Amino acid sequence: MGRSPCCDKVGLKKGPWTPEEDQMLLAYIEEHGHGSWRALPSKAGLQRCGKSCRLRWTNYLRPDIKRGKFSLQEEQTIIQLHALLGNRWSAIATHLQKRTDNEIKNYWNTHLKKRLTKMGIDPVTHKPKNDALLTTQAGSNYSSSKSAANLSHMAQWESARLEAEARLVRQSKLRSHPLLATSAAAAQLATRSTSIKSWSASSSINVHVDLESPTSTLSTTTAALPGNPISSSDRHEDDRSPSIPHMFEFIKDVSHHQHDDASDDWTVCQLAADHHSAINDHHHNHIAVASGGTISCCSSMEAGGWTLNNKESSNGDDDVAEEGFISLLLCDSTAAAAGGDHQEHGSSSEVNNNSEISGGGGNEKNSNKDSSENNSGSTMTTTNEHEHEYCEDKNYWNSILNLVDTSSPSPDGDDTHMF
DNA sequence: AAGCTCGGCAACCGCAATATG
DNA sequence: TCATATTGCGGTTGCCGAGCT
Repeated sequence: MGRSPCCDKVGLKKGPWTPEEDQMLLAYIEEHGHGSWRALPSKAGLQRCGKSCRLRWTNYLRPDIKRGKFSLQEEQTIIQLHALLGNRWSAIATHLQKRTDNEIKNYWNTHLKKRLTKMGIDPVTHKPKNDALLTTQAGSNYSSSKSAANLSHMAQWESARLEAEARLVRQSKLRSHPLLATSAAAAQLATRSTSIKSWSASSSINVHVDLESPTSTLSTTTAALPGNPISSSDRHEDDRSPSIPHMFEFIKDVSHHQHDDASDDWTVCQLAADHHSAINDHHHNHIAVASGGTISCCSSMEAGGWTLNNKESSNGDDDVAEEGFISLLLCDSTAAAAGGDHQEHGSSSEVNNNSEISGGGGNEKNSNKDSSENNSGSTMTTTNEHEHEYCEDKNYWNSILNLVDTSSPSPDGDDTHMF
């Protein structure tokens, strides 16, 4: 057994590519396509292994690659997707147009990871550090916490995926048959409820583990609060990490705002929960769960019964569904990023919501940006930058929370997890 | 000006998954 | 079905330039 290493041939060049080599590779691929990567180097006259050529092409020479600074929108998207997917860079890259997995990975490792750490958030679990610490201690070793994080990521992915499927199905129903949409969806729910349980039962994954919240970030239970060193009272001025109580405030206010608005966003986000036909209950559940213990999106799915038949439906449609899912999941933020960087901070409604609940924040996001541009070097700038960053943090959390908000909690508080 | 440190990024390495005969 | 080849992916390394002493 065993494979012959692809790069151990004598005489093959390694290290940085020269412009000449780039040109040769580019010219060959433009004319012939890459075909077999292994055969390519000799055909193109390159003293490189095929693997090296492939990497050079995919990470650097490909014409559809966007290089340069990541926009805030892209950053947000990466963080959101990382919270859902973990270190699946290629999967993340597919939803950031023109960015390579390598570039995203590097950017994560050199910028975003550090930033989250600085904010007091564990970049692996996307939990506040203290909580991660507790988890680790409870789990008694690193591997258990890591596997829990992985499991959490899987659960997050699947839960969000299921919710998105719900939205897609419902949207298509609404389009094709508006009047029958509700009853048809309800009927489908009943059917799917059966299948999801059967999948759950047949699956070897017994997820009775408390997966906590869909985004981990929210999984902090109130049990952690009494001794929480970052309570709002003793929070250091410079500690811009969103404290847990603050995070819960975001949930409440954002939820109510959306409810009052009956906006399209809300409609979309609410789709998966609407068969519970109790929007108010939905909100109350959110609040109650947030203040009373762990949040579970999984329970809602079991109640709702949406399913994609998961791995069993391994046909090409999955990819399509996944694409649509991500678009919905990110609430168009990815699309906005792809369309241009002018809309830098997620949906405007989110920002406005934040402003409303920030207690004096007002339109601090934009005003801060302006002032920091106009008052560079001043004390005011520093303060505004802090507020700005804090606001960004809130946006980050709200983006995460938004994902959670699309998952409807079980009306009966059932904490049985589906996975 | 020279040496040192550190951060960013391109590229490499090795494993896993998939394709092919 | 199995063995091998190929491709994809994620972790890691090492080079290079900027900033600091």
